[in-house]
Amino acid sequence: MTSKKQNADFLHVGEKLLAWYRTHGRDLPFRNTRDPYKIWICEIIFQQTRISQGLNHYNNFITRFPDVQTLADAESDEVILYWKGLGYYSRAINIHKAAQQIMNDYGGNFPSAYEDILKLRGIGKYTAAAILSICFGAVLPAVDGNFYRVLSRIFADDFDSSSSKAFNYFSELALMMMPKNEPGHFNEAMMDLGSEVCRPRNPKCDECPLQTDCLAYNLGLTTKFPVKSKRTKVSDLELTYYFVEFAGNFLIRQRGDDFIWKKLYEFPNEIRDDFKDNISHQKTVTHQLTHKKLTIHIYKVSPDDEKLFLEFASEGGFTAISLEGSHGKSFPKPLENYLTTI
DNA sequence: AAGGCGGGGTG
DNA sequence: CACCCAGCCTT
Repeated sequence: MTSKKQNADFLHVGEKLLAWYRTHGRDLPFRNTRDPYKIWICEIIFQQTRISQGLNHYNNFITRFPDVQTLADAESDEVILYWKGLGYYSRAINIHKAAQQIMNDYGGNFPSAYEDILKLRGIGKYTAAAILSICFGAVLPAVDGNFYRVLSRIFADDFDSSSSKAFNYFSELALMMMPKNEPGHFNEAMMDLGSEVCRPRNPKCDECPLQTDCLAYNLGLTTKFPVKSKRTKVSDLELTYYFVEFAGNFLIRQRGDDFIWKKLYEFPNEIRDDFKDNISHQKTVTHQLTHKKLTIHIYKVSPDDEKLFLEFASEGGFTAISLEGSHGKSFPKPLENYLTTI
C-alpha cells in the first residue's frame, strides 16, 4: 500500500458515494428487493452484460421462473430459450443446475453461508459477495469491473486489473471505503457510478460526486486507468451448415456443452453425397464475435425423396421440425437470421 | 496463470 | 476495427 492511500480518507469517500446513490441511483426492477433468488438471477444475467442489453431478459425470466422450485423443475431447453441472445450460454446451463442444487442440498432455501453459496454452479467470488451483501447485509465488497475502474482512477493506481490478484487487491481498497452498515447499497452505488458516470470512455467527471477525491482526474489522467495488460485475441472460425428441407420441415440438432453456443441448436454441417445435386442456394456470410471472426457457408438443400430425408435425419441424430416448431428452440444469433431469409 | 466463452454497443 | 461490459470455469 502506498503512502497516498494511507493518507486518503477512505470512509469519507465511501459515505459521499452512498449519499450520491440515494439521489442518483438507478431505478431497476431488482432494486428494492432482498430476495436472494432475484438478486442471484440478476447477477448472473448481468455478468459481462450491460443493463440495457439484459433488462428484458431479466423481467421475462423472473416472470416465467419466479422461484427456485419453478426453475429447478423446468426443462433445460426452456431455460436456454429464455437466455437466447444473451450469450455465454453456460450461464443458463449452470443457473439451472444450481437451482437443482438448492432444491437437493438446501431444501429449496437459498443458502446464506459464503462457502455454500460459492459451491453453486456459476457463482464465483463476485456473485457470492453481491448476494450476501445485498440480501444478508454481509460486509463484503462485490468487486467487479466497475470497482477496478473507479478505484484505479480515484487512486491513479496502475495495478493490473487483468491480473489474477486484482480481485483481492481492489477488495482491500473497497473494504476500507465501504460504510459497514450499508454494504449492499455501497456495492450498488459503485456499480451505478461506474456505469453511469465513471464510464470506461468519456467519463462524466463534471457529474462525479468523487471528483475532488479522484487522483486521476486531478492529474488529467482518467483515460490511463484502469491498466489492463491482456489484449483480446480474435481467431478465425469457418463453419458450414446445410439447411436441409423437405415438405416445410428442416433438420436441426442440439450442440454439445463444449466449444461455442453450448446446448443451442444448429443445422447439419455435412450432407450425404447424393443430396449434393439438390442444393439450390448457397451463400457465405461473415459475423464478428468478440473473440472470433466467423465465416459461415450455408447451403439450402431440398431432397426429393422423403425416405432419404428421414434416413439422413435418423443417422445423424437430427430432428425434422417446422419453422413454427423451431420457435421453442434457441439458435445462435447468426443462424437465427437464416431461418427467415434462406 | 492463462485461455475460452456471445452478443450488443461505442469510438 | 478494437475494446468494453454486474465473471466463471477449465486446464
